[in-house]
Amino acid sequence: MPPTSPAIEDYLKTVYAHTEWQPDPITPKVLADALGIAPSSVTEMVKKMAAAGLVSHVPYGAVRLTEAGLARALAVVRRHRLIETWLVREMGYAWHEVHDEAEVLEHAISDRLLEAIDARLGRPARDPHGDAIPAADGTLASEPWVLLGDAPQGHSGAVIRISDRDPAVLRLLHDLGIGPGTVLTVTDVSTETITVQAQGAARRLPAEAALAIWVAA
Amino acid sequence: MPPTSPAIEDYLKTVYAHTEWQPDPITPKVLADALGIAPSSVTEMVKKMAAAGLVSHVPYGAVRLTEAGLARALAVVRRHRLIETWLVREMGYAWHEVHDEAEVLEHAISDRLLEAIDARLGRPARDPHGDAIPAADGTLASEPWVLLGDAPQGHSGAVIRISDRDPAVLRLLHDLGIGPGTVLTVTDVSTETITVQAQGAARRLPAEAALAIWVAA
DNA sequence: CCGTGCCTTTCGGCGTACCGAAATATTGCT
DNA sequence: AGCAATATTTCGGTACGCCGAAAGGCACGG
Repeated sequence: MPPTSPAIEDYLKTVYAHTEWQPDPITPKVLADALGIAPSSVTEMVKKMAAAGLVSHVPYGAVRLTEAGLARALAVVRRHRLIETWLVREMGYAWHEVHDEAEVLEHAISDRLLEAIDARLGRPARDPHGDAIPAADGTLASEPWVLLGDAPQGHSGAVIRISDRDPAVLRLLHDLGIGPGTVLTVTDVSTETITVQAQGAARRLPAEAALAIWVAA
Repeated sequence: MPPTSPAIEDYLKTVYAHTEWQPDPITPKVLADALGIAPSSVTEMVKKMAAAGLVSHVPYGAVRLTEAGLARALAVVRRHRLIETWLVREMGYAWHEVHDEAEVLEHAISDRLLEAIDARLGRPARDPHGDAIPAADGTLASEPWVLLGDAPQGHSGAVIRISDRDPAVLRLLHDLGIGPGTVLTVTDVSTETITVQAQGAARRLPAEAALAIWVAA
């Protein structure tokens, strides 16, 4: 019976989310910024979580999920994304409205209710933004992908996923009609922007946007 | 902007619930027992709530909701009962399974989501047990009623509401096919039991059950 | 190779909400 | 009225999760 709490779940989720977009492990500072809390609080909590076997951490080093921590993190992410999907599909929320609500509900919903929601939604593999929803056993939908920002000229593939980190990027892509499923072809790459062919039109995207998009490899 | 917290909401809800079945105000001891916490904790919290203007309380006296406290309590009760109704009507819960889930969710759901649930359910006036659901403006469905235990011989009326305090009573009534809407006629009253005519059959109910049922006056 | 600046940790402290033990008030009974 | 049982409050203490200030470590540029 490993110990847990809403606060610990938030740490786990944040550490995990970092690994989804970033290859190197998260540092305490980045973790503190992402959670909106003071670095000293992170030191303390990370120590507690390391003692509980959820993360590994050496002083002045980065924070990594252990196997147990990863399992927990996936469970939290599953909750979060299922709730978001449910809010959008059944409760009339727009995508950008769901985050705060899910943030709270993910700590409040029982396994029983989560299962009922999952069943109602038909056990979706991805949420409305293309983020993979871990299954109850921790397995994840995964297709080969590349960051649009890393794709070579000529590369073509459907959008799999869009980061919801930056609302401005979200709005831009929404306005351009680019969402999960949209097929993009990279026509030109420069330092600042990347140009793609999308639904017959050429679109110039800033680097921030290109780094927020996964396309099929 | 009066201060609040899940703990305070639980106190408010419990004080309010007491007044629904009991004419005299709740004492700290009863409050402590209902909340499952130590009396000393109640003293402390009640003092805080009195300072916040949510309850009135003189040392060694009972606890009463102020107008502000009542408004808050009704809001919490509204959340709780709407969530219970939703769990039963849409999420496949049986009545006796909803309480714990609602207990947690009532502190987690936003006004926005509550409104969506209320709308989906068609703005119900009572939950599956007949408990009145306060409207968003604090108004309550109310029909004249008497406790079955107080009803005179010959009294007849539909069951409006059944207390969910005692699961044994709940089960008994369920087994007898008595629920909200069932028309009862009191045929005999004694100290220990009350006999009613329900759907053509005579039923003898223990006093605990008779005190858990509201019937139309 | 050393110092400056950023990162991380340590330390003392705070607010919330709870507890048990002990002191005090109230109430009911004779 | 007096006393015992019960209710309530006071008091010191705990766990959690956060903070800011200050101390300590680290890494890069000159």
